[in-house]
Order: sequence, then structure tokens, then C-alpha cells
Amino acid sequence: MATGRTHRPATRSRGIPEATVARLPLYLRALTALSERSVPTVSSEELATAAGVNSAKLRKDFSYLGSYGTRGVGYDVEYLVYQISRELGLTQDWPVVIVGIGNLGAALANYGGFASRGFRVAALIDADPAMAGKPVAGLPVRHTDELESIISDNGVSIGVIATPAGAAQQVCDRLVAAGVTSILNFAPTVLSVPDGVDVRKVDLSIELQILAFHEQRKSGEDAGQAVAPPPPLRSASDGRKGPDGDVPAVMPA
Amino acid sequence: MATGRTHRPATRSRGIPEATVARLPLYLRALTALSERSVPTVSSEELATAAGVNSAKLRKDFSYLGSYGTRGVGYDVEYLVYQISRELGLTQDWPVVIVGIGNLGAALANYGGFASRGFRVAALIDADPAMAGKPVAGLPVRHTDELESIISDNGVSIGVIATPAGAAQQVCDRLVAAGVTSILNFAPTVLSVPDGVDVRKVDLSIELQILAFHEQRKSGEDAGQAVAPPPPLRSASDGRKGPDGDVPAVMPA
DNA sequence: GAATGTGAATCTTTTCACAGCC
DNA sequence: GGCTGTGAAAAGATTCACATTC
Repeated sequence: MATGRTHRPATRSRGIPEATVARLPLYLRALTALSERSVPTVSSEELATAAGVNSAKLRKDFSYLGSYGTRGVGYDVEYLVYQISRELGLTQDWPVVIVGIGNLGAALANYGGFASRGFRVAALIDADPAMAGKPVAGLPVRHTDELESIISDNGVSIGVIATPAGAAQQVCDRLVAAGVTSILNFAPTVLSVPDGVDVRKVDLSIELQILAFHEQRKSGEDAGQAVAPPPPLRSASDGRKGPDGDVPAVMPA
Repeated sequence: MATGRTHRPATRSRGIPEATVARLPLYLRALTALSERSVPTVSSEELATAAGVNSAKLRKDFSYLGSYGTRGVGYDVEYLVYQISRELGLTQDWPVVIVGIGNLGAALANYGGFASRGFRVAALIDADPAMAGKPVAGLPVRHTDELESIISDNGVSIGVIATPAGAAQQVCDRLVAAGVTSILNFAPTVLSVPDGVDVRKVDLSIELQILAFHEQRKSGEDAGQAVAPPPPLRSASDGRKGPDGDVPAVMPA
């Protein structure tokens, strides 16, 4: 998903698999909960359950970070919290800007677990002059004109795009030009960015469509009252077929 | 991620890889845009670029659906739109409930591309009695008490959870008991559900943490003004080491 | 005895490269 | 000549199962 740097040729060693990186935040959240309940140690089995994965995977994941457990005992909760935080880069404070303060942008600004660990909302930015100065989540909304100066004044390297799809690429370009190198995109668009800039994407309708796919299979492969528009006719002849040759009933004529 | 059914033993054939399913919505969006511009056909190369993937992957993905292209020419845009929509189950209409109408829930309710293709917001549900009846995105908010009847009256099988973390599991249980079998979870919690129920998760802070991980590497493996709390001391001795034996400088004593 | 850490086996996904067709 | 469709190879991720350590 993320573009990422393609290099890092020599040295090796710090090659944590992407799939593992994506799970570290889950472990961290589960560990933080344990830490708050003052649980001193936890086994891979318990932690895995809390994080919603299986224990073999968790142990393999941790093995990429180092040997941070104790055989016969488990993991020291506080120690692991620290190690994972450090690995994720959360022992430093990341200033973040949110661009596009509509419903979604406001929701993000108000999101608590945000400021809580490693991230700080440096500014909320919107293109609507009527929004400028209005406080959202305790911060005054600033106008897009100020984008570049906000980025450089605060040393922002992470930007969140919550604008309408039409504005996203343009905002992205400005963020990148101003020095942002990681972008979290909530707009339903494919952003194009230069090498060295990471983009991650959160997209409601994609997630729903994936659910619909699986939901459809559950209903018995055929059931469900189709409300489909007639399939667009296709000039071509007869060569068309399903994957293994089993032609579905709904095939367009 | 999603729990999914583990079976589907015989028949085969309709075995579309999960990674492919996750990309179909991307292709569909790109194709819809082409369709609106009345572009009649598209090559794998062009479409791949528009969707942000490479063309070999796209062709492989499509090969799981069937042979829907024409060699030497490309793909018929309208025809592909229909085929992918059908595969994703979007040729029927999915009623969806959104539970938790805070900032985020309201943002989701207002999200346009939602109703546009295959999904219909059947109801907005919130636990706050003060919200009940208030219109959000043109729909009156209904109270949690009505959850079960709303689900069954509308034949809802997809639920979106946008509540605070503390309420999520409880809401989830009620949704599932009432007949929902696919859940999109925006609350930062691991939901536990019975077999046969799919859960997908969207989590802002996880995405940010993944970005932070990569961001950290860019800054030169060491740079950045650490604002770290002192690492929690650990009783244990000396056996600790990094992955390849290279002990990081920040190691706790 | 209990639980980690990790090679080896397995499964999934991506990429390559080219035969086949228009 | 151009572009799809797909076997085969390569890379990546997960699971198994057990030696190792406390």
C-alpha cells in the first residue's frame, strides 16, 4: 500500500516485515491496556488473544524486534510497551496537520487516542474562509493560504487529508512541496506522490465493498433479491467465460 | 483481518484471493471515472496506473474473474464495471445501519459515495436520548432501544460501529444477535464475534503509527529530537539483544 | 513445567516472461 | 504490432513443531 523507499540495500538487520509493522500498533494497544491495569507480565498466548491474533504469529513478530521475553515466564509489559513504542517511532512527538475540516476532519481532530500517544495536532487547515478562526477541538481553524508556513514552522512531516476527493491531489502536492513525507488519505482518490513519500489510505466505501463481497457468498451464492440494472450489452461474440468454465447464470447475453 | 468462513471445501472455482478482492473496489472506482468520461475501452496499463497498481497484478486479478478483455485492444469499460460490481455484490442493494452518531458517525452518514453505489443507510442509531429524532444527513437519529427492530424490519446484514471504544463490543453483540453478519468497526477495539461474522477494522491511530514507523527510518535511523520517557528498568540480566546482535544505543540499562 | 524463539514447511501474493490472440 | 491471459518462478507471510531456556 504505502509507496515506501525501495532501497535500504546494505546493512540488513532492521528488516522488519511490513505485515509485522502493521500489527505492532495492535500489540501496543493491548499492552497499554494491561499496563493501565498494572499487569506486570503477559504470555504470548494471552497477549495474542487480546490483540486478536494467534500466538505463533505474535512470537514471530516479536522475534524480529529482538529477544524481549523470558522463557517459561512471558513478556514484561512495561518493557515491551517501551520497545514497541520505540520501534514505531513513538518515543518522539510527531506534529500532524489535518487538512479539510468538514465532518470527518472535525471527527479526526476530536479523536482522543490521537494526541495520547506520539502525535500532536499542530494545526487544522481548511479552504473555506468562513471556517478560519473557528475553534474545532480547541484549535482555531487556519486557512489554506497558511499551509506552507504552518508546515515549515512546526516541522510537520505527517499530513492527514480529509478534503473532498476533488481537492485531495492538489492539497497533497502542496503538503509534499512544503516538506511532508507521510500522508494519511481519507479522500477516495489515488494520490500520486514522488518517491520517498509514503501514502496510506483509509476508505469507507472500499471496506464496505469488501464486506459486501463476503456477505454475498454467505447468502447462498445466489440468494438475495437482485436490484441490478441490466448488464451493458457487449458487442463481442462468445469467447467469454467464467474462471473455470462455469458460466454464471446472470451472464449478459 | 476479517474472520471469514474457513470452509468452502468442494466446488473450488470461485476462489478469488483475498488480496484480489481488496483491490476490486479500486479498479471499480477507476473504471467508474472512465465511464463517466465516456471512455469506451482501457488497457491494463492505463487502468493499473489509474488504480495505483502495476499492470501484471491487475491482469492476474482479472484472470480470477474470467476472460473479460480483448487481446490487442484492452477492456470494455462498461462491461468491466458491470462484472466487477456483480462480483462484489453491488448489483443488489445493501441496507446498512450506523451506530454511534458522534462526529465520526455523522461524517459517515454524510459521506456521499456511500449511497451512490450498492449501499443505503437504513438508519442512524445512537444511545443518547437527546439525539433521538434529530435529523443527521436527512435521517432522524433513532435510539439504541430500537436497534433490534430496525435490523430485522430492514433486513440489515451490514453494521457500522462508530461508538466510543467502551461501547463497541456491546453494540457488536446486539448487532450480531439481531442478525448482522458483517461489521465495519471504527472503534479502537478488537471485537470478538462468532464464526461466520466478518469484521473489518478502520483505525486512525494504527495508520498513523505505521506512518510514523516509516517516517522514523527516513530521518536517518537516529535523527529526530527524542522526547522519550526513560525506559522502564528491567530486572533481567544481559541476554537481551537486537535482531542481528546489533545492540541499539538506546538500550535500557 | 511452562513458555519463548526460531528453523523448516506451507500457503499466499507478487512478479516475470511469453504464448496466444486480435 | 499490441495487449491479454497465465503458467512458472520468486518473494513474502503464516503456521508448525520443537529445541532451548528459565
